[in-house]
Amino acid sequence: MSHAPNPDLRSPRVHRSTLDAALELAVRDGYVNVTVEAIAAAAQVGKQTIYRWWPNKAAVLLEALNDRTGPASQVPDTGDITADLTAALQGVMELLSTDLGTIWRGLIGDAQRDPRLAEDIRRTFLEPRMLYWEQRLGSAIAEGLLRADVPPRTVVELLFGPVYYRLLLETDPLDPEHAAARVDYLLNGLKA
Amino acid sequence: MSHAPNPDLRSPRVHRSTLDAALELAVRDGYVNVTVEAIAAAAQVGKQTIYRWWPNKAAVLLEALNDRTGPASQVPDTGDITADLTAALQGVMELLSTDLGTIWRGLIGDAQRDPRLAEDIRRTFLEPRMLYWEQRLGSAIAEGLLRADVPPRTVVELLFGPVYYRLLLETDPLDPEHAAARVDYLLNGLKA
Amino acid sequence: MSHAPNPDLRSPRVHRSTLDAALELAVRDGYVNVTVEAIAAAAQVGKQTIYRWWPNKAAVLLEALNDRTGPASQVPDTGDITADLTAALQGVMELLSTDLGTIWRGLIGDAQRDPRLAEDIRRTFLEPRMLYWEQRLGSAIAEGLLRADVPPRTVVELLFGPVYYRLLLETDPLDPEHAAARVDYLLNGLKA
Amino acid sequence: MSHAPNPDLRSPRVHRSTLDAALELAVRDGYVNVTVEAIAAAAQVGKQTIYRWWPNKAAVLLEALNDRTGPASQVPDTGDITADLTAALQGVMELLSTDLGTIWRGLIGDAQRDPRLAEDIRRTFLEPRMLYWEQRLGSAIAEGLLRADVPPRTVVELLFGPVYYRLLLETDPLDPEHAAARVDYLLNGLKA
DNA sequence: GCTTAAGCGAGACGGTACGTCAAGTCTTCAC
DNA sequence: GTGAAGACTTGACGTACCGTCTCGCTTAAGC
Repeated sequence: MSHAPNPDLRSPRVHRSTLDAALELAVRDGYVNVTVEAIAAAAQVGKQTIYRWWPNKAAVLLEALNDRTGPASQVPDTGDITADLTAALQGVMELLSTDLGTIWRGLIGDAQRDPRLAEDIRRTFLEPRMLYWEQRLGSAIAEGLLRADVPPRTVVELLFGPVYYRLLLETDPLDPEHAAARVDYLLNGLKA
Repeated sequence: MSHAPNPDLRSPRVHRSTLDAALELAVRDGYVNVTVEAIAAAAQVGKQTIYRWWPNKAAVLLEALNDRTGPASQVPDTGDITADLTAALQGVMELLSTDLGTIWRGLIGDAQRDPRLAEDIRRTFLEPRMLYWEQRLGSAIAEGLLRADVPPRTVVELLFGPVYYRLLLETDPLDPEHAAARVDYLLNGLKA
Repeated sequence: MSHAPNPDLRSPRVHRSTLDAALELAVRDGYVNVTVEAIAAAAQVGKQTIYRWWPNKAAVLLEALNDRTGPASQVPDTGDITADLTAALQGVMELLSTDLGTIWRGLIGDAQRDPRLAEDIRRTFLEPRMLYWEQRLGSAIAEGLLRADVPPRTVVELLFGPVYYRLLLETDPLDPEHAAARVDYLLNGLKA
Repeated sequence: MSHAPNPDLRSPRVHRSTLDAALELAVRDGYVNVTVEAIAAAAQVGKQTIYRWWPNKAAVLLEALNDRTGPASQVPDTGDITADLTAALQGVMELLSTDLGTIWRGLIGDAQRDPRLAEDIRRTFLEPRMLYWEQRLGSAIAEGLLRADVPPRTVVELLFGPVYYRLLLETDPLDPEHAAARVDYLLNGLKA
């Protein structure tokens, strides 16, 4: 019965204030304690209005996070794949060390029970970033700088997998200062 | 004021049937759809009885999973670190490809909102396994087989991080058949 | 600050199609399930336009009902008060036995929570009809046909009260065929 | 999915405090402004608990009203049908002139949109009272005191119909002081 | 004929209450 | 005192409809 709303008529004020309020609340109270109702109240927005544009609080926060973080690859291509990889790794670790990292944990946590959210996370966040590095790594392989038999996607996973491991399992704190060493291990191998 | 229950008086029947029912329900209905109420009903056990011995459904399932999976390191020490690492990696990937992997995802998901659960996961599951491999890797370093400047824990993360990345973010399906290649990349480096 | 709209500029098309759509929807879906939104959609009219001319759906339906039913006293004055009373009573019962009776129930139901609606119902519907019969009864009293000590208004209530009792409380279905008997009881008394 | 609760295990405290709180709120804020949530809060009771035992606020208030009003026929049988009818009529009018009358209006109003409520009103309130007077009137007829061709139920409607007419349509305030006159009109007829 | 002020269709908006769900606690009874 | 059964409080959920608002559009009146 509920018609799809017309995006052209969407109120920019509502859009903005919802994203802002959601993020602020999540930072202040923690991802778990945020409710759609609280976002609505804080954003001076009707609850139904939020549900008109987002399926749940996770979707709001994902968009808020993407909105805040900006598009993928903030790291310039200097031509030096090692340096750029290090910069990217360090950047991600630093980002995930902030309040936003905590929210990100919550989102990924919720994604374990909500396939649509998981899909949105991949589509709007992970894939663009993975794709960029796959391409960079592909170029490096083409230039003969890296082993040709290693799938770029695997390298990306070796790079970022451990970061998410620490983020989500909290076995150790994230250590942006060791980003360079990690890249070194990866590129040069572990054998003595 | 709820007294701590006396573990000596704990009914083994209740303990067993609760774990079994929880696992069965989680496999059948999915982690999300399991409720303590359903476990209690399926196990022919009072809801309060479950809450007497576990804080929530996640704790029940964590114990059920540990109970089913058995203790860490099912992989024998053959002396060949490369082969053993490969076997371990492949074993984990295979395990996480089953129904249990789905439950495991749910648990880690919930752990993002429940620090106590996160702690229990680390203590009862992750740390024993990480510790075992840290020791094996330490020995390998001592034997001069691996670079001495690489912390064993980092190696463990490089090994299992990507697995959890795929498990939790579902960017690609787990591929136990490529375990050997992954270990190879890691030990031999990616440089051409 | 919403200006009072200018009735001269009111679109007759809107007026008509709103009343018609409202009545049609109420008959089809039942009074309860009619919403202003649905009326607007069915009448091809903006929701705001309805709210410009009526305070709520009840007001629309009250006017629609009055519009359909026509002015009070469809019963000609034959000079025979008993016969005319019977005809009137029977007419009301028959009217209230139709779909319009159901809508009428809904309106009176809503009037219990909306004093303004109650007032409108009295003013536009009940009072004109009561007034007419009070006058007829007054004449009959003046002619010495009826007891002089009985207030005409009380007679009207004795006549129509039981009808509304059945309509609203549904203890029994309306029985237009017994209208004559009812008038008889009333005029001749119940004593043996 | 939701099991029917077991009435034997129903908490008397909850039952009582819910009815009391509902009535108090309805008197204080008016029937319309009562919400299930407010009743729950005022009664120190979970909202879910109210929904476990009653379908909606109307059902709560109906029971509360019945609980307060007590069983049908507070009027003793003196043997004098005229006097007893007068007493009953006056009693009802007085009752409906109080705050409870306002609540009663709200309930009957809601019953216009909720057939189940209407049925409950008839079953728990109206029918017992109507039945009592039908029997009394039946006896009077048997004794030859009243016309034998008038159905007792019709007499009851002639008696109470006008009361509900005034209650629900508010054409005039209830006038308990004229109860005797009304009975007189009815029993003795209106013809001069 | 051009301006302008209204009514109008459409539909997004803030808000209130709804009825539902699961969580975790408390109570009762049987053993 | 353990355990089964289940009623309880709590809090968030997502929905429905209300009545208001904002946006262009059309339409009639007045210059």
